[in-house]
Amino acid sequence: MSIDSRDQVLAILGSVPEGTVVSYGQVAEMAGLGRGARQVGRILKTLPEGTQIPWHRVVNASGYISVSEPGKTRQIRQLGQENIPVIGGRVDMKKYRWDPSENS
DNA sequence: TGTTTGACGCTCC
DNA sequence: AGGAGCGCCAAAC
Repeated sequence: MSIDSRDQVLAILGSVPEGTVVSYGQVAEMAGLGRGARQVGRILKTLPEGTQIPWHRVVNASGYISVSEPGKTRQIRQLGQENIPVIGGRVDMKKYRWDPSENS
């Protein structure tokens, strides 16, 4: 990963509205990483624990939480704080997926 | 340098 | 609707 794409990803995460989620592939696409969805996950994995960055708004394309424990529990809790229900370990993408084309 | 390993995604069935 | 199979991309061995 280049430092540039890493910053790109982090910038994008910062622009994701509260109460919405995005998929790894979506972020990769927006960051100019093409099909580098896995790379996005790798970048997030290297983030420090108490980071300010809203990494919890990122789930896989199916809406499932891709993080393994114990991070998974934290992510679900934080999503809950934003009124995003996580049922059966997954988020309803139909309702909560962020669409950049719809301005708030 | 070749193989394994994922915080992934799409297509088939 | 949900799982299996396969493609992808870097990093870690």
